[in-house]
Amino acid sequence: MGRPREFDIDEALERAMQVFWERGYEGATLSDLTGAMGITKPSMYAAFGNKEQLFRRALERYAEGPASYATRALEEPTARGVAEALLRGAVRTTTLSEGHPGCLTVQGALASSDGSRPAHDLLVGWRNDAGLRLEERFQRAVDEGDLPRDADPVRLARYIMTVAFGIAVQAAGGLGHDELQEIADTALRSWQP
Amino acid sequence: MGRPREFDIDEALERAMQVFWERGYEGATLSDLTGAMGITKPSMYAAFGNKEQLFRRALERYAEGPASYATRALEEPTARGVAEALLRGAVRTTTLSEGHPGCLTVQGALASSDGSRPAHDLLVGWRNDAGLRLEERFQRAVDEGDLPRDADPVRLARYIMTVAFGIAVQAAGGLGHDELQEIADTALRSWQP
DNA sequence: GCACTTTGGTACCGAACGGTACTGAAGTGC
DNA sequence: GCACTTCAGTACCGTTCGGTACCAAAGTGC
Repeated sequence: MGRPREFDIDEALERAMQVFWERGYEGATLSDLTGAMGITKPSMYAAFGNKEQLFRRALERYAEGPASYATRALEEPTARGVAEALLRGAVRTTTLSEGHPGCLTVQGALASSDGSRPAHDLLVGWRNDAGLRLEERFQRAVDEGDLPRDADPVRLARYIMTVAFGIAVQAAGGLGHDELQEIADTALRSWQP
Repeated sequence: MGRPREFDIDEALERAMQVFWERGYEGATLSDLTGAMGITKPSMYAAFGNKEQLFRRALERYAEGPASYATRALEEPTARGVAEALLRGAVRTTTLSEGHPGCLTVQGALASSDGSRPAHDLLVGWRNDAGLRLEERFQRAVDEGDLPRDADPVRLARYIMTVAFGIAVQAAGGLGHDELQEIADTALRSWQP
């Protein structure tokens, strides 16, 4: 009923995600966003609500797309395999494009000013959730005997997440895929829970 | 020669640093800055030039103050001691205040939009310099026989810096001092160059 | 005391911010 | 074809952004 929209909402969301990825929540202006999405501001507001909700949707898309490695990694049969897959995925995703190196969930809103607090809190929650899922996976590895009984899943998960976040910062600083993978390998070399 | 200024320029710079630390370069507005500094905008411009130069000065103060641990750590007698001191300093500084957890050089301008590109590049350069100094320190350790001949100083330095950056992200996400120190200990446990 | 320099405060600048009323066209179901 | 709904675009809203012209007051060196 009524006139159908002329733009593809998924494609528009993909473009918005790229802009947020590169410029962060506050750094991405509505002009940047709508320009990249190929639509006007009223169309954006009609389709997504406002900038904050657009960011929320873009983060969902990010989680299901570029950051889906984080979920897939949990399915590896061993804890060591999980850690390897996670860091390998972080390296790949943070160096996917020259236009937006780094990780959206890290550089989207790391500092928190008044306007970016909702985005900041959203990203903090997302990163914490990812850490919690990794903790549970490592706990399962302990229960299954894959990790030694005295291994500390929380500690291990926090360590791996920290390295992944550090890789995102290094990527934002210009390090390339191979250099980052070397870092990941170094971090895993010390894998003796 | 003229009327002396009524405010302490060091104290004003300290306040500005705190604001940049908490809110990042773009997130810190001139109102935020001058409000915290206790001066008016024209006074700020007369004393510092503009926002970007104020940020540059605030970063210098940060390097000589809260981040001075990075330089002091290099003076430790062994490479392992250097790594320990560096990560311990990162943990301490990123949890100094509840108002601005994290590291100014990481969250000051991680994503890069048009307006924040100068600040972004400045911080990238600063982080790279810190990494280079660590590389040189580790190379010296190899030369001195403190590290094994086949150790890779560049790789080790990048790894330690990556963990430090990851700690900064975790601190921004709310992790406390003890949890971060546990992460640092885990990262160092794998220290077998 | 006096000429001079520099201060701090008010009031303002154009531009860009996030967000919206309104309009005319385009398509839908009946 | 016709009433209705939803679209896209223009033009605009008030606010805030970084930055500045202007000026009276305050202090300095002589």
